[in-house]
Amino acid sequence: MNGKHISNLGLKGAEIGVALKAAELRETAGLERDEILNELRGVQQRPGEYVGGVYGDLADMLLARQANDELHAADALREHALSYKVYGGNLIEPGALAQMNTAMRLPIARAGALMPDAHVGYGLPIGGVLATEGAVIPYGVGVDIGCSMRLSVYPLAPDRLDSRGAVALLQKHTRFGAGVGWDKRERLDHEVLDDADWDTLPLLRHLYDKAVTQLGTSGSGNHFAEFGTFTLPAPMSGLEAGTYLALLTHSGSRGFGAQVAGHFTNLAERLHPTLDASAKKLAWLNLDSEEGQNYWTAMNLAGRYALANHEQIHQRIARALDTEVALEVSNSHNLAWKQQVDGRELIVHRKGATPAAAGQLGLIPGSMADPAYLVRGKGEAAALESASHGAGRQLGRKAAERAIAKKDVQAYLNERGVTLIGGGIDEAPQAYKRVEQVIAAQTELVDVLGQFQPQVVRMDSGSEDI
DNA sequence: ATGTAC
Repeated sequence: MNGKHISNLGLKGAEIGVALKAAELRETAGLERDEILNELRGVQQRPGEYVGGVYGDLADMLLARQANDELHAADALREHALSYKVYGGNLIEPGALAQMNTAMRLPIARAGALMPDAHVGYGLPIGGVLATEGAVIPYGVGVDIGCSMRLSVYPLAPDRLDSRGAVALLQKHTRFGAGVGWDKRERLDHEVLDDADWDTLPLLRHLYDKAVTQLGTSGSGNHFAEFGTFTLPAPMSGLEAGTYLALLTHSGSRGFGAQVAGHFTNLAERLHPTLDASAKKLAWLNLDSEEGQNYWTAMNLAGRYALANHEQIHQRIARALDTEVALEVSNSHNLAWKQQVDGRELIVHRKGATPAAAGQLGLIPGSMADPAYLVRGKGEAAALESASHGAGRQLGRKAAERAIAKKDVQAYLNERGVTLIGGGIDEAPQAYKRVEQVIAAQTELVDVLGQFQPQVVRMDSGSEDI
């Protein structure tokens, strides 16, 4: 009996030595080689029956291998990506397509689409829409869970607020910057803080105080609050065609949502240790598991919290302007929804994609100095009833800081009469795709109803000022 | 995007 006999049985690596040791014991006990090889075949076929006996060590190893193989098989990527529709493919970098292809190879993937603002992100690309069955991917939603838009159109002429007044209102009623919250005596209240779901998980209870401090704030990166002129070419919802003063905000779930995302994506990665490296950040949680249910609860709470942030800003500014709101639109664009797709319930992840069911209103911003669009969804099935969430980056943050000159940004702002508070080169209009092209690439997905031109914009100050 | 740590 030697190692060759044993490896011929299909045993591998350390299993061979352990099998050989057991075989020697059986030889000592007087068994022939063929008898021992038969016993070894038995161990291979039914390792569970040999635990604790003379073949116990080998049985343990085989059981471990079996478990690992099963885990691996459940996580194995499809050989070929499921097909999916790409909108505005000429506007999309290859890296984003590669990420979407990987997502469409996941065993839980059922359908997907890529929006024309797509660019590379962690896991699913920004602008990616992915439908899965029975599972949710924390990084299919993204770090900023519930990131969303809100527009208030006031029944006021745009010149009712000059830029000095607009700056003063934004300074008073908004807060920007990573880690930033209100001072103790400035804190706001909202019914979302009374939500029973805060008490369902230790993680949520732990994040509650941070959420209280940051309610009604806007964070950093591409988040903004801006006054501008909203132009409605045809009447809608009781509002006459015309040009109005309006407020547009982009904000998310702040530190609360970011920590929820971090916690659950780590958990998902640990639960899928054998997932291919290319799909590591696409690790998922089964919705019938406790972890999956917990994420679903936390994600939806973060979604409601993000909308509450907008609501606070808009409510306070309307009050300060002493005006009614003639038209109010809002939508989340980083979230997962249960949605009927071809007659079955799937989990549709939109990571930087606007829900665009038939008749559904949404907001697609361009950049700090480019127009934002009020759109109405067409319910396009091939796009899983979605549209882009913005213009999308054409330059990464660092590339933008290298490539774009301050004076060019200033000229761009001046040409459009935009006043900027804060802002960084990494958010310069030149770092973004031309929103007109991005809108033109999704005529199958949405109709454009109105257009907003920013005039006084507040953002976090970037690492390179403008 | 967040505000700290594979």
